[in-house]
Order: sequence, then C-alpha cells, then structure tokens
Amino acid sequence: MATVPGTAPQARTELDLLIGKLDRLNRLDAADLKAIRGLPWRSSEYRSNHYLVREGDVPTHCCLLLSGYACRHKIAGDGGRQIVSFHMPGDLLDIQHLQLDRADHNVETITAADVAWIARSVLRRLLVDNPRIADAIWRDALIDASIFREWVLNVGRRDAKKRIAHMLCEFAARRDAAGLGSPDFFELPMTQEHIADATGLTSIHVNRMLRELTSEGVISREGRSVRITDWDLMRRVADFDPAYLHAAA
Amino acid sequence: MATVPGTAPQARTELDLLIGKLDRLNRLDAADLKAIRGLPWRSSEYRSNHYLVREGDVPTHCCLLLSGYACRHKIAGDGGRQIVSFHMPGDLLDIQHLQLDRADHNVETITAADVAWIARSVLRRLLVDNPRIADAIWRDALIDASIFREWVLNVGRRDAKKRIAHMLCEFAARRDAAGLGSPDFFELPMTQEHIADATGLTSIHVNRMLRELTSEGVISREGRSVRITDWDLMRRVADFDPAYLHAAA
DNA sequence: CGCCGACTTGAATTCCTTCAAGTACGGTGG
DNA sequence: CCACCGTACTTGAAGGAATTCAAGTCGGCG
Repeated sequence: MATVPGTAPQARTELDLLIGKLDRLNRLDAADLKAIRGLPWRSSEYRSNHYLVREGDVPTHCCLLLSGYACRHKIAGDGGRQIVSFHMPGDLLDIQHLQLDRADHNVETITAADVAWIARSVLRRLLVDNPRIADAIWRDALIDASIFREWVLNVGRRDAKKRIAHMLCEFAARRDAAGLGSPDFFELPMTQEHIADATGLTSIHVNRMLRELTSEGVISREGRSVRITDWDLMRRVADFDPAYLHAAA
Repeated sequence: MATVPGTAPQARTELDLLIGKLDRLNRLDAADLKAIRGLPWRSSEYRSNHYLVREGDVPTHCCLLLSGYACRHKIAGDGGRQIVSFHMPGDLLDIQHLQLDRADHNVETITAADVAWIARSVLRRLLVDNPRIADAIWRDALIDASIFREWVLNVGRRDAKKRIAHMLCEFAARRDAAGLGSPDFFELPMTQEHIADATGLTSIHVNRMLRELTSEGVISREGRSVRITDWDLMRRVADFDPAYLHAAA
C-alpha cells in the first residue's frame, strides 16, 4: 500500500481519465485543466475487497479511482449485501461527501486498485473557483442518481435474466463512453456473487441465467470475459435504453 | 387548472415550506430569503394522476410541490411501473433538470396538487448568485440520491413485509422532518397500487402484508390512515435506520 | 500437490404472483 | 332518494420464478 505524493506534473497522467470525463460532461478550458492538475492528492494501492469507506464514517477526503474496479454497497439487517453501483477508472467514488458529513454506504474495491485521495476542503475550493468544473461534477452526481433510479427499476420490475442482461449492457456502455474499450467484448471484473448482490439475486441463479443467455446466443463467455454476440437481441432481452446514462450524443 | 402569476410578496407563503427545508439543509440569511421570495414563478392546480413531466421531455422549468403529493416513476419494457420516489409539499420534484437536458423518468401527481413552475435559467442564476442556497439545493439532491440507494437495497434485499414497513417508516420520518405532522399517525396519500409499484410487489400482496402488519400489532389502520402503534417493533420489522435521510440532528 | 475461492448442477421448498371472485365506498344521474 | 358505476380494496386457490440446501467441478496459487 505504497503512498506516493503527487507533485511532478508529468507524473499525473493518472488524472487524464478524470479530466476526459469531466470535459465530456462540461467542456473545460486551460485554466480548469491547470486547476485539476495542480490539485494536491496522494494515491494508494489496494488489494481486491478492500474497504475504502465504511457506512458511518465521517470522511475528510474524497476518493478517485485511478485504476481497477470498485463498488458501493449497503448491508441489510439480515446481513444481505446490496451493491448499489459499480465503478471504473476515472470515477469519483464518493462525491456526496462534499456536502454530506456521514457515509450512508460502503465503498469497496472489487479488484486491485489505485486510488487518489483528495481533501474535501480542497475539492470544495476547486468547485468554488472553477464553475465549469463544478457544473461537470454536479452533472456527474446527477447522472449517478439517474443510474440509481434505473437500478430501482431493474431490481423492482425486471425478471432475473433481464436484470443481469441490463447490468451487462450498462457496464459495456459506460466502459465504452469512458473510452476504456469496446462494448462488444470485455472482461468482467466482478464475480457472479457481485452480480447477484447488484441485481438482488443469488449467485446460483445468476449462474443459471448467464448460462441461458449464453445458450440463447445473446452472449458468449470465456472465463470472466463476455462477448455480446447480438446487441440488437441483447437490448431487447435486457430492456436496455441508454438514455438514462445521459452520455453526450 | 387556474394559473396564478406570483407577484405580491404577501401571497407567497406557499414558498415557506421550501424555505424551511433549504434553511434546515444549510442555514440561509436574509438576502437568501429575499432572493427566493423574489423568484418569478407561476402556479397551477392539478388533479390526481396528472403527469407533470414525461420521460423524454426537454424541460424548460423545474417544479416545486406547494401542496398535495407526487411521485416519480419509470415504465419497464413490459409496461410495469416502478415508482422511484414519493414527494410531499415543499419538495423540488426535478432539480436534476438544472443540469440534465432530457427527463429520464416521469413525474406524476398522486393527489390533487398545487405546483409552482420556475424557469431553469432563473433557478440557475439564483444558485450562482446565492451560494448558500446552492449548497442547500445540492445537499437536497445528494440526499435524494441517498434515498434511491436505500430503495435499491429495499427492493433488492428485503422481503415483502419489510419493504412495505420500510416505506411507511420513510414516509413518516420525512413527513415529520418536514414539519408536516406527527410520525405516529398520518393519512397515506397513495393507493395500495402505488405502494406496490414503489416496492416491486403486486397490490394484492401489499394488501396481505398490510393486513399482517396490522394483525401483528405493528400498525393499525382506518381507511388510508395509519397509526404506528409500536415504533420500536416497527423499526425492527422494517430494518429502518433513518441515517440515510441525513436529517439534521 | 493440496487447498481455497469461484463456479456449476440438481432437487426440494418458499415467497410472491397470477387468476378469479367478490366487497366496500364515493360520486353521479335518473 | 336510491340505483348504478367505477375505483380501490379484500380474499382464496393455483402456479411459478427464484431460493435454499446439498454436492461436486474447475483453476490458480502457496
């Protein structure tokens, strides 16, 4: 878990994913880029299944995922886990802590991951001084909320196969929009248990449904790699309409 | 559906609920109050089950609920409806349209309601000019997102009785926090079908679970009025912890 | 080479849905 | 005033999607 102070500008290509994302949300100018690149932050490496934030924490820093994958989740009274979002490199994991003092959910790595920590106060100042960045980040937070709404629909009103297919579509579409690779073929970072906890199912049933999606020719699999063999069919099976992601046209 | 231009300050007690809510989220000063009271808006009355915003719309105005109740919902491909939030007087119903151009869900009245419409551009200017108001509104939006996360958990990982009980707890707690009345006894504005569509169940099963909650002495009912007879038991049955509402201590 | 986590498969069970009636209530018009 | 109607609510029985329980396989790693 080496800690690297980020000082030299040329060492900060890690921020390029975030900058690209914010620029897509709201066109940034040179001053904005300079402000982001000048942010003081320190990064740490973590193994898979490491808690970055725990429910109840009073965070002093916000975290940015530089590499690897993470999720946010809540634990029910009976111990059941509900994953509420998946995250990929370039995502801010807990931007709500700019305004809310206490964490209402957990943030945990799924794979090994590099995370940049930025002080809350520094980030707040950045937003006050750079309205374009502020707008971009608020848009990001509001899209986050839109995704939660779609997840409520997914878990509340779709059957198991559609839920899983929809989750795969969303992962592919967001990955594509973030410039992280093709939406047709990709390696899933999450286990079938992660998928189960995100879709409100058991991992056993996820396994069966993935099998069915495969046998029906919607996807093909090799290990954790997935190929969406028929996107047209997939969209129908998953009831997937990417409008809720509010990705730039 | 009479339309009343809001011009005379003394006619604007309708805004007091919103002002109270924002002040609770982030202490406002006299200038803030003046700015809010000076907002140009027009209000309309609507019957129950009236669409205020439709998925796909490009809204020019944001709406504020002055009286009555409303919900936001999405429709699945098979026609199933998923309600993603309930709203009460004083709530801004679609603040995300400050930043996002296209509605990703519907907003519909549950009861007869008075709604104030405020132009997007006017609201944006208000937030730029009044940072305290901006912070309050962003906090509100982030709490909204927190509630969505809890709903994902509710629908994904709790059984039918817990889901319904949790929804009742949330309604009571938010109503109480907004100063709209006691959390122990209240009239539900929504039908059992609304409850079903919010919890991912059928109205038939909602009916049976309400019956069970009643026979177990957790609640008592008369028409649509509900009394929570044993809050301690209710919290346990519902797996309810109000921390996610981020209500001021 | 043996162990552990992730994945796979089958059978029994359960919670919730679907289907099918029927009741209660408020509003409307004859 | 009351018959009529529509909406919301209630109840029972049958069916089904997903869970639970129980084994067992596969692959990577110490």
